[in-house]
Amino acid sequence: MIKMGKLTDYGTLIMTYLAREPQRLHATQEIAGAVGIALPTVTKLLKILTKAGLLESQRGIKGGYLLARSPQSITMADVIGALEGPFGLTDCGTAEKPGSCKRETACSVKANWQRISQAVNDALASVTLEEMTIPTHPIVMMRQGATTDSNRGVTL
Amino acid sequence: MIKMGKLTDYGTLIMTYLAREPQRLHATQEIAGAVGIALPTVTKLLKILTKAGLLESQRGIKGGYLLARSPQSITMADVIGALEGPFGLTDCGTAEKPGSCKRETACSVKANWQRISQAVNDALASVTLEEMTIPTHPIVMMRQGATTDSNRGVTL
DNA sequence: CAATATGGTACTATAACAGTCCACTTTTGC
DNA sequence: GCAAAAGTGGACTGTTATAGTACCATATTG
Repeated sequence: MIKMGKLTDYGTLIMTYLAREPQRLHATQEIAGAVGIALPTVTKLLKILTKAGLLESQRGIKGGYLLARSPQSITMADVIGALEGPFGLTDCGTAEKPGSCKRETACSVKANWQRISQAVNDALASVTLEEMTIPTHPIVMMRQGATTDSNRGVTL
Repeated sequence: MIKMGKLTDYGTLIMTYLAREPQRLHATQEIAGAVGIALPTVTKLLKILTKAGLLESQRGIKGGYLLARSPQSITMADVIGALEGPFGLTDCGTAEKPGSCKRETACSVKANWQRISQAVNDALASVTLEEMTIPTHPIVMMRQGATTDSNRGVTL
């Protein structure tokens, strides 16, 4: 299946937790207890997120982590990008392999894939951490293409 | 990274190739040669796609494969679903694990994830095989949410 | 300087994936 | 009928990615 790794899922939990009190410093132990994930795993994730620039850290005995930016300005694309690398559905989109795309048939497909990947990426980029802290909220996606029904609303 | 398996990528190539001549019967060897993928791999994929109901097969010496439905009625979500199983970004969305969601914090996140997954799924379902055969075509996604800019058009 | 927290790195077991192969069944045509 | 060609089903293996953990270094507080 197309799915994120568990670590990414954990990462979103952590980020969302931190987004509830963006100004306070949170120690790793506190976070681990709050989200219910083993401490070594939380430690690992916090390091990655910090290195990606999404978190800022304070070392020393009173240290901890907090969001580097406001919850409104951090998106799901940021979090996923930090934990899973650049988003791209196909190998073709991320790294060019001249040998694999032999036919012109494949190339039209490739171009469309890149567009689809872009759409997914934009969808993820349109959801902020702040929104993740709110239980539910409506999102509507509309698409106007060359297909039969010109406008199609999808409640998200 | 979040990416599809190679087999899924190959699968879309095959399906797109078949969509160019939906009425004709295509032998495995012909398909393998056309898309430039090794024959055993193509064989495997065709089996899976047939079992999923996306293709119909004709056995015997003049046998082959063709689309079970029209290219307009087969979407990327169908193809990906057949090759990668049901789409779901998180484990939480696909299978309930009561133990992992301990806090109410996690539950709000979970609900939002399901919505995001739904959005991605809908995005994939809105692209048909027929469209994949066309080199490029415009898709516009618009989102009206609780964020700063109310309407945001993303050219896809 | 001692206690506590983050920083960086390396390691291992597990699982998923890609790719291949073989034995079987069905259809066509001689 | 029988042989050739094409799909059907299942199993098997090497490779790769992931999850989870452990260890030691560094920084800060009091």
